[in-house]
Amino acid sequence: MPKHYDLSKCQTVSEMLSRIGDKWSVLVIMMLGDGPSRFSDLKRAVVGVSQRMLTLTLRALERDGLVKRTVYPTVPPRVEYELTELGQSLRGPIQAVGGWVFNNHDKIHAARTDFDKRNNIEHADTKLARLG
Amino acid sequence: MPKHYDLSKCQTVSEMLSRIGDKWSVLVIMMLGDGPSRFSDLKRAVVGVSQRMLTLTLRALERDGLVKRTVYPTVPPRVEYELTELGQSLRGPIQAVGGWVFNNHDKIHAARTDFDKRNNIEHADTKLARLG
DNA sequence: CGGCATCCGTACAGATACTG
DNA sequence: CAGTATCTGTACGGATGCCG
Repeated sequence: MPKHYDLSKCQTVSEMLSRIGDKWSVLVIMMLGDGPSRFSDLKRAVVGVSQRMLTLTLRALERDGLVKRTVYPTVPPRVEYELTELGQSLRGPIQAVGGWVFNNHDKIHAARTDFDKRNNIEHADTKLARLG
Repeated sequence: MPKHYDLSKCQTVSEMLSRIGDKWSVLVIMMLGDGPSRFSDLKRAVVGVSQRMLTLTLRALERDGLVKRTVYPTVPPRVEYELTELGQSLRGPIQAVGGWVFNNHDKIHAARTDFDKRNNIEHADTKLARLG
């Protein structure tokens, strides 16, 4: 492993994290991890997602080759989404981060609370000083 | 490992991915991985980041307990940033995703090119290029 | 059922100028 | 040197309505 990190690599990683780190991609990938799912089922499963955002998310994942979209020309139309092999292979790394978040959630929450407390106090001081 | 994924867990993971998946956090974490660094050094190292975004990124990382900020009351002022233990522990999972991105970058790129070709749609990249 | 088009408010990101 | 403050454009995300 190199001691020095190639900027372009890091940027690619960062870009991909931004891509799948959006509001819904991870949830969708996890939901699809169990198997193929229809649009409506996904919409129900991913609580809070709007139709538009689910569509955009699925399109982006499909574009990246992580999700396969299959249209059955029936009446009414039936569209199924499933992870590709590439998409499946991403579940591992995501779960690595997921495990980290799960294991350290308390620390993060504590750090945030602590930071906000200190920051609010500072803010109040500044405000008071300015008003005085 | 459970077969069924808890929605709240997934949302937490997704939220954290959004947090660190922004434009600069991963780059900063990687840069700080080698050791403490001053603000100016970071700004130079993370090419393209504005002073404001670097400040905001560092504040967010500090708030999450991933980065420690140390002020040396000298003249001129000297501020050093370094990863906390928590921040260090995140490097592994990030590199898991990073490795995946690195190993599959070609596939992703190919999938995108193929998708764009099939759909003949103007995407952000194309549009930007056209707008010059 | 699945999904595109449109409108609209917000949150984010950059540039610039100023401060201790 | 290491920020903060402010202005401004853009991109995101939600709600709604229409279509095959």
